[in-house]
Amino acid sequence: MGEEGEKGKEEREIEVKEGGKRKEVVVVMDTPERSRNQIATPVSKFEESPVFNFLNNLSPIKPVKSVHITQTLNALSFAALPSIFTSPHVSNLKETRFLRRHQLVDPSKPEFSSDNGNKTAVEEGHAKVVNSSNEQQQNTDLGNSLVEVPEELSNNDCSKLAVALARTLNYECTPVSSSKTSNPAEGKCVSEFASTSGALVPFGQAVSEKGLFGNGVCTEGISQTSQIGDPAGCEWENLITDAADLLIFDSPDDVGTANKLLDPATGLYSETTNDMPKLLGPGEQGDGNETDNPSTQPGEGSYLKEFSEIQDMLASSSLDNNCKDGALSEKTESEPVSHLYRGMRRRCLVFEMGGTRRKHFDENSSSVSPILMQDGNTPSSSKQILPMKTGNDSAKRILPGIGLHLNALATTPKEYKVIKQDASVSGRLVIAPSSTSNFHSTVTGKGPVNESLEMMPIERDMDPDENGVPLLEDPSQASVDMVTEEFNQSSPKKKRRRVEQAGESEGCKRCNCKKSKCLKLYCECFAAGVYCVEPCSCQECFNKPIHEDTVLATRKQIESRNPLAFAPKVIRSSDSVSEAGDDSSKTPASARHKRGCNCKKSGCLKKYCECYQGGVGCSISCRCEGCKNAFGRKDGSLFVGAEADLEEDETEVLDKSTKERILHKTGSQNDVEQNPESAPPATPFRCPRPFSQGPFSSKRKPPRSSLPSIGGPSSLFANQGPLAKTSFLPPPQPKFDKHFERVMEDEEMPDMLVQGNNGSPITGIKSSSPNSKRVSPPHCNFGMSPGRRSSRKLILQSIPAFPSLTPKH
DNA sequence: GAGTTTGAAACT
DNA sequence: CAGTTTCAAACTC
Repeated sequence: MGEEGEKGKEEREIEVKEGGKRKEVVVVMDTPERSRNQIATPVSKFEESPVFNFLNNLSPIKPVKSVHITQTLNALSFAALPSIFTSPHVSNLKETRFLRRHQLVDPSKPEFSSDNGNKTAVEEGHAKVVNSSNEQQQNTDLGNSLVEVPEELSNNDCSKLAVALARTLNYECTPVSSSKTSNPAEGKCVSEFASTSGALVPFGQAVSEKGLFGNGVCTEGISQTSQIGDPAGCEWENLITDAADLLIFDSPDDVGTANKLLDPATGLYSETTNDMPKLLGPGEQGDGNETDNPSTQPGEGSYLKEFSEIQDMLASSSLDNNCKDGALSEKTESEPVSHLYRGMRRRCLVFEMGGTRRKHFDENSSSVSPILMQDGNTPSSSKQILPMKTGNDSAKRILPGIGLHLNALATTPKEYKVIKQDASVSGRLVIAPSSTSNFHSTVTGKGPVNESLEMMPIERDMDPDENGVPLLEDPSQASVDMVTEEFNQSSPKKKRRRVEQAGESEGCKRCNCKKSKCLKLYCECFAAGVYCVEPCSCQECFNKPIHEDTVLATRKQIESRNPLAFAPKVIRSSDSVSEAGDDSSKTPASARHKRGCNCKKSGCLKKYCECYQGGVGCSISCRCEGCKNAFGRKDGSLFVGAEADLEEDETEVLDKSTKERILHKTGSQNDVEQNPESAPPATPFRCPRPFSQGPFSSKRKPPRSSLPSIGGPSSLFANQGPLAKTSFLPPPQPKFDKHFERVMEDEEMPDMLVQGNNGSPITGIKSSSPNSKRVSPPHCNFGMSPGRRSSRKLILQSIPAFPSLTPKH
């Protein structure tokens, strides 16, 4: 604990620095680079920052507070993002941070007193001083920091925000004792803030912690919540309460800070806050706050329950960005719905897939208020996703997908498991890394996959804009289900979902490794780049965040042997594919298995066959005997033929799903075709390994488009039984792929790709896809304009080839 | 749930 | 690169 505490301090310092910067420029937060830079050069900039000046002026103590405040908001975004984005390899540092924090948090969760007590004792003095002398200043400072967000907010809102910030600062800096009276001027707003601040503080803390884990989103979410809350007091409070719950779970320190904050805000709150810190239950806190505060919303009763759930969720797993998002979304939406959203949040969190949440936030926020959009969405999303490569807006957009995503997401079941096991912290880390890793790899471009990286960003961008929400939702939903199940163990339904998802859906799948220690490709989780989670029944599992080093090292080894080992097994063929070979063109499926199958007895009609599992037809590269692959035979029979065959001979073997897939491919040219992925194979597959994208999944990401990795978590796609494997591997990808594809189509990116046929795209694809079996584009003709397909396909293919990149880290 | 089948992954 | 072994998922009962 002591060590952890020290680590936590270090992290705080960093956060503070970052926060300082952030105050200066909110937008900057988005880019990971900046975050990094901030961390590296925090001091000078920080000193320069107006906030820093305020702090200095106020008092030595104040600065700290201000810092904390900023930290909570900013730190989350920054810290989290990098961790998330960075692949497990890349994000090691971050992950470690997360882990540390998680550990801290976990212990603290039960009892905030321990860490907080010490800190609080010392800090309280400071806080008190600051509060008494500098309350106004703090408020002003807070206002400044918040100002960016608050632009839209009214003065009252600003004051509230300031109060909240002050509280947050106080919490961190000062213990409960600090009982400054809230500013009278604030009036109701203040009271609300007090209540909210209580929630906020914890929330912020939680966010910070989360951010540490890998999601910058949390902080963003907090900031967003604060902003949002202003516009709608009730909602805001609810959000706060949620946040508070989250915070409580996450870190004891946070709780302590929360308590402090409450006290400073108002004597009343101080008491309530005290209770809060204990964290008996979100409900309790919420109740206390609500009762005390006039602003309390009527729906709190339900909220309390929800909060409790949320807390559980948080405790079990890191909510990260997702939590924030979820909270926000809930606020925005009606209370009744809140439960559902919460469930979503949970899922998202689990998957990490913060991306999905982000998307939700974006959507919600957009609808709710511009402020949210700005803060929460961009920052959070950007942070999570961006961190890996660059903190670009695109990255922000990507977030949803990521939500992969290590949960993956993406990826998710495993990740979730990990989270739970490790006391949430580790698990969180794992997830984030996984998803992030994938993205990171692609994003960072450390690996060879520059192209893929580029592609990835595009996809990310695409997702957020076009499909971002939907895509995320899908995966998120799956992931959410998973999460909910995990979180809400009590609810049998949820558990069932989990089982189904985990079992059926690839994303949710669990491994059952006994001898491989989950460090070989035998392990689906490992192969997917995801950490094993609770649902896994593996033995002697080393595929856990705790053994991150080992996992990474092993992964590297495997990659060294086969750079594409972690790449998606199924590559969506593009028009360009036709180039590869006539045979490929013959193959019905638009996608091909990377290496081809070697089936001898299954006739490529069972999941034993990776081609079939991936929902793709066999190609020349396949060495299968007696191929009857419904998706396309090695001999070149197309799906249509396959269908006919299926009906005749294979019908029995094929599942309805497969038939449907085939039909879609052949028949539903429009939708399906374009999304070869989404189409029969793609959609179904998506789920499985959203996670795969996770830490290692980077490979997979590349193939499809990096996106999947993040979002991957959602196992929803599991529907497609046969595809499962492919889905698994690419699970994240699939999700992303869908997004990707859709996005591509929508955005016209395809054109680029299509054009690529002549030019780069195709070449890229070829180069990218090692095994590239490309399925001829017969489909192209059917469905949409061939161009789109080709473009998409190309993208995907190119990406797949790259997947290996991530591992290269 | 246990046992069998299957084919990929790993090893030689 | 080919052959063998190991492994875990898929499948069957």
